[in-house]
Amino acid sequence: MPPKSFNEKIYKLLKKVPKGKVTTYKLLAEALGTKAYRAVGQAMRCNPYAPEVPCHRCVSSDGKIGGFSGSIDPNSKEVRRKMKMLKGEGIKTKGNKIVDFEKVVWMD
DNA sequence: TATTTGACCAAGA
DNA sequence: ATCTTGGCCAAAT
Repeated sequence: MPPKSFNEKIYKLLKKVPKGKVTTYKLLAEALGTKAYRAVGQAMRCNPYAPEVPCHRCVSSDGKIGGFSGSIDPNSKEVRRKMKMLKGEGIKTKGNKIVDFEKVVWMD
């Protein structure tokens, strides 16, 4: 069978992340056996896979929120909704950062 | 095919 | 603490 695009791998892996946990672009890339941290973010940039991909569970390695409040308007309705969802999953966010980041980072 | 871009990362100033 | 630089990889144009 033809190899799927990296985007699909990423999306698949991201779906694999247990709820209430988060992952970093780096971890995802490394988990895929690559170092395309950027490609990962690039893939979700527009989230071509829609709600199947919980992009809100993806954060930067510093525990900061990427995209949602980093480069995109933190006051956007969409963004705030995602943050709220994170909170609802047990992930507390402090401004644009994650609280107890090390505790919620994905480790399978 | 080549160039640009991008929700990154780590290190240095 | 913030800003800059270099590096990495893949997708989009």
